[in-house]
Amino acid sequence: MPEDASAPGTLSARALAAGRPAPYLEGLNPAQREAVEALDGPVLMLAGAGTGKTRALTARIAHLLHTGTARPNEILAVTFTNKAAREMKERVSQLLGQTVEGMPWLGTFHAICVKLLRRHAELVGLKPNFTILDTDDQVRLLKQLILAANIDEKRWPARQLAAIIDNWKNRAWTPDKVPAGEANAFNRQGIALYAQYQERLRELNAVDFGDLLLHVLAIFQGHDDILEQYRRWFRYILVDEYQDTNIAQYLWLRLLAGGHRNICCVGDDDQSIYGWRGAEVGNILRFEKDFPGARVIRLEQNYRSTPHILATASKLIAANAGRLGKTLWTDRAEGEKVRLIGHWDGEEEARWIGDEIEAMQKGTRGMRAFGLDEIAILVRASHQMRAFEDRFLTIGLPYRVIGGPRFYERREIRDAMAYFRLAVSPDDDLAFERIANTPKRGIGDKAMQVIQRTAREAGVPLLEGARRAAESGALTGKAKGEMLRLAAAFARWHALALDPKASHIELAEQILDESGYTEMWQNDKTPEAPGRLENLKELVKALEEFENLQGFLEHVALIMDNDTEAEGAKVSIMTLHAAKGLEFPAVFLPGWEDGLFPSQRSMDENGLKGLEEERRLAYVGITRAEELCTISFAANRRVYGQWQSALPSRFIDELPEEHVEVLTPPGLYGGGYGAAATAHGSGLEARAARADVYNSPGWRRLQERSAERGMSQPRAARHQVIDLEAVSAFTEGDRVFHDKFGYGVVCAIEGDKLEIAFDKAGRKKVVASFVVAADAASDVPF
DNA sequence: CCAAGGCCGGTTTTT
DNA sequence: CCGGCCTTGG
Repeated sequence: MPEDASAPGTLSARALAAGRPAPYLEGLNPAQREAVEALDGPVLMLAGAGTGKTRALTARIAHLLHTGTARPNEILAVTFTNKAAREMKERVSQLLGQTVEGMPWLGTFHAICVKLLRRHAELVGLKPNFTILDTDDQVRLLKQLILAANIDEKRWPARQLAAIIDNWKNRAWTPDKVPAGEANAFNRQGIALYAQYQERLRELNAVDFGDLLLHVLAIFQGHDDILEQYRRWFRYILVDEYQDTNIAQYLWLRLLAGGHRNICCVGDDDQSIYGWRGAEVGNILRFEKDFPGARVIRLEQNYRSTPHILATASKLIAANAGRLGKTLWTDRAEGEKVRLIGHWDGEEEARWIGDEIEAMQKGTRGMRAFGLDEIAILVRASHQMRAFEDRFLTIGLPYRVIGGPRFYERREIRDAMAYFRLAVSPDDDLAFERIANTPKRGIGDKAMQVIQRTAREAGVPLLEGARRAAESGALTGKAKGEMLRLAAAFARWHALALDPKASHIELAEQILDESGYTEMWQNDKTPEAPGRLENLKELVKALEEFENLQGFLEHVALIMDNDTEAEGAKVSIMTLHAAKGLEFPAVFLPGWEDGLFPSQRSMDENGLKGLEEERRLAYVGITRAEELCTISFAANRRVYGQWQSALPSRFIDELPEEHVEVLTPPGLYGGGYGAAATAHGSGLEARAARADVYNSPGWRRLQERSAERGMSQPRAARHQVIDLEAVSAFTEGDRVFHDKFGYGVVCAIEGDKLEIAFDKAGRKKVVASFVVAADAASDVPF
């Protein structure tokens, strides 16, 4: 049995069972309480947005423990993200007033599968120390296979093949199980490549993310005794965000819950927005069939949003067919109606939202003042963020983009990690391939082929192959010397990595230094270079939390979190997907145009299903708002350089008029929003479009505001903090660096703003505090 | 082997 | 319009 069996954890179930009061039950509503107390048998907790789902879920765990029904290590609790897992751990500890270190099986599907797979790796032909490939490695591997099979790379781009394979894995299709229907002439090649890929992974003693689940599934399916063991072991199963599970995860859960059926799935079919990556809403819709006699508990009291917001979201989502159905209600005060506004173009939309946010900070339109932290802008696609970033940089409105390229996915971080990996395991060929010529060491295609051949013939890893090829003279010139140097360096680093007395932090710095990697970025003149050096510094700092490099690498393979900086009040900008699970007092939902939202591609590729998922996305967006929700659309938008006009989103038609207030567009660009909308007919969007712009409160307000702005240096006065120090730090001709626009030269100073001619981005006016002197930006990291 | 220019394509994202 | 990737020319 697992070693955890003998490790009881910090909670003593018996002590808890001794009859102390249950603080975690306080303040739960009847439905929540039912969900907490229905411990045995299958339970489906249908938890609408903002209904206290996490609260109920954590209380349920607390209840299992407190009543002594289960010990901490007998509960299997799965989440989708590490963040969710972490939060759940914290909240259970809070509820019970002590740390819950003894919950080894609370984690993401993937983290739990890694644990299981390391125990039984041999059963699927792996060694327990298998490595987990990231997407980058995966693609590189596939590229090699495609090349080796002499297949046209254009017909089979490695990226696309990776996506297809991922998809198959989501559906639990191993190469032999990909159904005939999928195996058209085109895909037959794909299946062959898939099979080769799996073969190659096994040789490399590696798995990709999908494999983590599939291998464990195969073990369960092929070894009744083992499955039986775990069924007995995991006496209670909890699943968060069940609507996001894919087929493989579903099969996995069904196997584990098959015996005792003590499974509690929590989710909301209306918030299923990950269909495109394999999530099956069907899993949640089918729950009662899969588990006959299941108890279905609906959490319908919403604690988050005002009635107007709730009613708007409910009406919208009602247009979807095949829902399980919930009636959300709230006893909150009425509050503001959902606001709707149309704009002439995307830039005006960004400008208006920027102005509105500035006004909201002081309180506007009779509303309370909002802090920047309380405001979020949620977009459909990340490219929409740009307009806002540009605008906010110009007016000096602090913002933060959530969920950009994740820290551990950035190039410099992956490179550095590859160095660390290779130092720890000199046989990590994928890592070697990644860094052999980064920085440039004169290793091109040809030299790499020589290394590959040497290694293959001698049956040694690539790093050792490179050393031999250099020694034997198979490599010449620059490549020869560099490879000898590199191999010697890795021999040194490897010894240090194994030495428990050596500091792994110093080792990391040493590796990045001696390899010339840091230097490579120092010599790089692109605007991103300083940021990359900064990231490397951060990476080294992250090492401090670990005992050694090995531990760190293991952690990072699974955890791709990036909640580093949080200082300062800022407006949040993120995609609707990234916003799931979050809430904000005030939410802006821009870009509600047909084609953009709902996305054309989604509708083309998935028809009605696609449209319904888009609608759920809209539902998720609206329900993020606590007090104020503002939807907007633009008649014209620049797409890939060209101007395109669009109709307001069909979702706008589906909003309930009585809960929506139509604001008047400023219509600065002559004509406001006109022809396009009237074509669409009546309803809200036509009203938003046709409103008499020149005779409306909105127009007057705009006039007032622009008048106010036009006279005297109002811009500066409008900001609470004018960073005079920041301005005075510069004079004309200074070389400066800006986070977004890169390097440039100051050509004028007005108020708190600088006009800068950027090398790449052209002339722009930006607030001085967003700029640093160029030499300060290129500080050496270590 | 590498740097510079042409061409194609271009949602959503976690592990 | 931008960025990645491939081709081309040194």
